Amino acid sequence: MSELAEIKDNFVTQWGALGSQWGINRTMAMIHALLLVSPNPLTTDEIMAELSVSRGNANTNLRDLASWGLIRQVIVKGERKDHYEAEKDTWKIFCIVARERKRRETEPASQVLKDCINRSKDLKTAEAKELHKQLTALNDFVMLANSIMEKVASKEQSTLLPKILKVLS
Amino acid sequence: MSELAEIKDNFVTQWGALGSQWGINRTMAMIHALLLVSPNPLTTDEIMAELSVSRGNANTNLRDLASWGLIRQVIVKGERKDHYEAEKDTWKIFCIVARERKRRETEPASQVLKDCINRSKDLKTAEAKELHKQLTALNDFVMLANSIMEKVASKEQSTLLPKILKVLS
DNA sequence: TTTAATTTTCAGAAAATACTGAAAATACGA
DNA sequence: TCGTATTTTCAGTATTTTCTGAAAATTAAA
Repeated sequence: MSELAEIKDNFVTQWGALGSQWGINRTMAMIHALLLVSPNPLTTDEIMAELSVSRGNANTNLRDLASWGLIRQVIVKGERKDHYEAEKDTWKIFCIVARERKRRETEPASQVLKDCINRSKDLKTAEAKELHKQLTALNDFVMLANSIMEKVASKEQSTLLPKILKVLS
Repeated sequence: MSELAEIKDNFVTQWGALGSQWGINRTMAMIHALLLVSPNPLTTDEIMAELSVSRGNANTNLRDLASWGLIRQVIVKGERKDHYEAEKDTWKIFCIVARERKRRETEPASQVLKDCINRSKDLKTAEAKELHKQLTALNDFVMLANSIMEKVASKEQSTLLPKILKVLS
């Protein structure tokens, strides 16, 4: 194996291990890493061979990655099999991940909070009022953080982050 | 069960279910939720009874929550058992979670990237240079996001977020 | 000390999650 | 249309994660 191939392989493997921490499964993280460092689109069979995973596993995770928008199908002339390539623009990757996290993490949390806030708003005891206050504070915060993420992730340009850093110092 | 108790119970249960999405286990999320809405500190036994979990499970997750800084032990005069209470300040909770995520998610990612960047920096082929470029772009971004989070989460005051929101509009 | 209350640990059980492999479905060229 | 290549699905299996319960360790009162 060439030095280059070894480095890539190492990257794919380690990225896969990190995936668990990120709440996405190992195979999904590895496929994403593999396509990120592949100079050309790959077929399901190539991915299966490279990562030693089954067809079912590869197929499922390719569709998931595509549904996130982190990879896309491309047509290769004269070939019948589907080929996949990764979105390589760092800023776009960030926006996709940010939106997905918002959708899967903060929005459901806010939903739960709102529901409890609503149900407690007419209760009169001191303890109920305290609960209402605590949950409202939490939810206001979650929603604020949410709207910041939404705005950041909707920008076309990545020049935004350096500006924010500047505001902070 | 009183209306208030029902609302709390609902909150604890749903928050526990959300925990999975957040990459923390159900019991840990439930204990945190329970202490968040409890007007007074609770003992391990009270938590076990309230959530129907074993002593081992309760103990392990209480220690984990304490090591994050999301809850703390408090002494109740005349009582021998440990009592626990949650940090209720929303901004502090946010800072803790942000730091923990940085530590567990972005820092290891950056480590992997740096390692591969280093190993590829002296290779001369076009493909190797492309790889080096791609990984560097990713890492620069991760580190930038990291330093923003670090700065945000190190502020004492929560008045920062509204300011950021203003900059964005 | 001794004894009893409390906390911690950890082996094994249970539950949740991920993966395989092959059958079914679909797409496409002849 | 038919036959073949390709993709998708999913029941069963393997792996990982979480939880239990009881024994071991610790703490503190008597």
